[in-house]
Amino acid sequence: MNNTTDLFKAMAHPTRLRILCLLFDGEVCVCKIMEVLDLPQSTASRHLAILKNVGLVDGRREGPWVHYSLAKGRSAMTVQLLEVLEEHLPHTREGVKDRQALSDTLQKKNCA
Amino acid sequence: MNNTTDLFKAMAHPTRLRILCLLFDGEVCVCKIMEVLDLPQSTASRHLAILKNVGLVDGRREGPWVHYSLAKGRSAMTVQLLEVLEEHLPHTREGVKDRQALSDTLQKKNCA
DNA sequence: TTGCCATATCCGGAAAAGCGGATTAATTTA
DNA sequence: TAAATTAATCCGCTTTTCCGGATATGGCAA
Repeated sequence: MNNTTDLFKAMAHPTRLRILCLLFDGEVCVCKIMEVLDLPQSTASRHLAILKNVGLVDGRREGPWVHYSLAKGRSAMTVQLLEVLEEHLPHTREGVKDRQALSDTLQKKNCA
Repeated sequence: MNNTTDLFKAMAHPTRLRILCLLFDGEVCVCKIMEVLDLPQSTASRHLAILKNVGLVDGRREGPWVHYSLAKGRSAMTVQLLEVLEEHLPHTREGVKDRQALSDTLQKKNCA
């Protein structure tokens, strides 16, 4: 029951839901997440660490950058919960806006 | 995004997950929930109010007792999340134990 | 009415989560 | 090396959540 609680706790924050929503199409660099969601660096990093600790996301280091993506080895429940989120969040007002902003940012410049 | 956050917050507590797990087979009286989960009365009532506020459960008054059940008019996301929980929680160690304890309690005596 | 039982709400304090600037660590380039 | 860039962690503080005894409310029975 406690694993489940931790998983729900990790998802129970608007910023972290927005981060997950950005990751549905693939990995995203921390610097893009900061920019799109307008977060201080330490705040972005902290939320990503929380998502990582419960096995929701993976971080991949590439030089000085770290790219986050939905975790590969997800538990059955994690998979199902992410499916639910993926079905709903991208259609919300905020989800649409954030994903558009990410798309715009990726066009403009690459962090590499 | 905030509706979703509130929903996940409501679910992000071990006691509240245990309560939901007890309700999968139908309505349960507050007094049974207190007994099975060994909760002080105010604590049980508070957690039930939190679940009710986000539309997860309904309370039905019957004389001095109140019976709680999974809410009738659930949002799409609520339905899906409860399906996920129902698939997993009853199989956890704690889920099995709680549901057995509820079953035992219901045998012994009715709150009516 | 009055008293009783079950439940909801109130209240003060404890615990946990969240915040963002400052510092540290990791990595690349000069 | 040294400097620069990115991200993780630390730290003090604020906000939120949680707790359970005490009190209030609702309903029934005498």
